[in-house]
Amino acid sequence: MRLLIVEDEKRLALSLARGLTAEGFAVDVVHDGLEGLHRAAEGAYDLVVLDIMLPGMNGYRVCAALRAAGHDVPILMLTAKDGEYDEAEGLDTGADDYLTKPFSYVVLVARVKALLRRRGTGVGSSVRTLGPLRVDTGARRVLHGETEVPLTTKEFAVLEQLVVRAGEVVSKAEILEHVWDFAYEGDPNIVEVYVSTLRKKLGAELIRTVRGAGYRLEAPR
Amino acid sequence: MRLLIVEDEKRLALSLARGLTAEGFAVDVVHDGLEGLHRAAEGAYDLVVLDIMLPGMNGYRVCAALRAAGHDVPILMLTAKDGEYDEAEGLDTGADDYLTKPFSYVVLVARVKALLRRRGTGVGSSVRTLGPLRVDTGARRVLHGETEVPLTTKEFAVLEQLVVRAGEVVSKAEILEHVWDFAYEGDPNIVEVYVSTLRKKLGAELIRTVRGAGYRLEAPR
DNA sequence: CTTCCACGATGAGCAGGCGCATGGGGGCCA
DNA sequence: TGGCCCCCATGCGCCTGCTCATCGTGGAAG
Repeated sequence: MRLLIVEDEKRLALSLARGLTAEGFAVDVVHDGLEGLHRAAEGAYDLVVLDIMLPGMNGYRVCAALRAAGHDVPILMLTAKDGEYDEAEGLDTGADDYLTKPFSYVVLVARVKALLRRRGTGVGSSVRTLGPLRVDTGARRVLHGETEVPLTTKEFAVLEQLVVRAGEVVSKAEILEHVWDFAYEGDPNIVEVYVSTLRKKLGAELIRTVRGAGYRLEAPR
Repeated sequence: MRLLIVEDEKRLALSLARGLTAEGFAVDVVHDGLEGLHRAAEGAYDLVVLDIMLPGMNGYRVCAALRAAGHDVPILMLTAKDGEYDEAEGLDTGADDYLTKPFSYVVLVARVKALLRRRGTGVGSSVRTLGPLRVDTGARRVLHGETEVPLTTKEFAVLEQLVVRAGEVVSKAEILEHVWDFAYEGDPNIVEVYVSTLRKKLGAELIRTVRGAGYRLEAPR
């Protein structure tokens, strides 16, 4: 389950991302409205958390532009209380829900889950079966045959990326971008490390290395 | 999936071409605006990456000219940050998206893919069938009949060039430019070497030599 | 028809890089 | 404070990419 957070207050963005990641979501963060629009328009997210006051392009316009372009991704708007912006306006532009700052963290999580549930992309209901593997994205559980395989958060996130694009080659850069922060400037070796542990836990033949290109999760034919 | 990069900074152009090639795109590079216009007008590209500051003819005019001539190829503009040129102007002339220098490489790739996806020319699902051969760009996979043929990155890139222009004669110089770098200064014999290994893996009759001109991938009739 | 030459094909070999495994340190949570 | 997870560093092995040398072959000229 992939979330995009568009929020320029770095501290807030960071804590939201942390919390939601801990909840088992794959979270990307951008700090600029226009950038947010572009990322969301790629269509790879299940939900967008969108602040209104943003540099580059404000949240209303981002939201309106997304809807105009035909994207129906659920949008949860974050509005400041100071009255300059109006909640109704947010809903008019096509947001699905809004939250007034300051809000409690549990409320946010609840709203996010509620929106996802409302969409039928049920939080607990996306189960993919790939050969001997069953991946339950909502419950963050993985079954290999009959036995459950315990995975850490990061391990699961990496696996989720591969599962979502099963059969395609996913580059290490893309995995880094999705699982870690897209602005992550670390050693791509991390990805190799996690792939390694995944193979150890799930069997070596599931994840194929495509040298010079990335990894590919074998889809059963 | 064929891209044209119009960018006069040779170093930047080179690194972009490298990366995008590694992503599985067939990339051409030109360093001059007018030249870029001509190539793009030929209509053989799926997307154009267009710098604004260019010798010969600036990016706005190239873009405008293309649109005026009725071409709707997606255009991704590269703008310098110095403020002399305006982002809005770029979008006004008919560009589909823009990116402000300096940009990270992953962002560029994401935008390129997003644009292509938006156009419906699915990035991950371009499968071409040529007689007994099936080439899947997204999965970086080649099937010869029922069996999968493992190819290295370079082998795949050379094959892709030939596949994209199946039935046509492709010169060695062109293959060099596409698969290697524009300014590659090595032994042209490399191409022969790779054609040789491809023949070994895929069967000798698939790639015909046209003496003095290049190679031609036999298209099924 | 023969001969010669230039272009192309192919195999061997080398160097560098990519991917993998492993161990250790640091931080967060119980 | 202890344990687990995450990240980083290092070393190693194999594969890939490329060069070079040799052999094959097509085509034109005599």
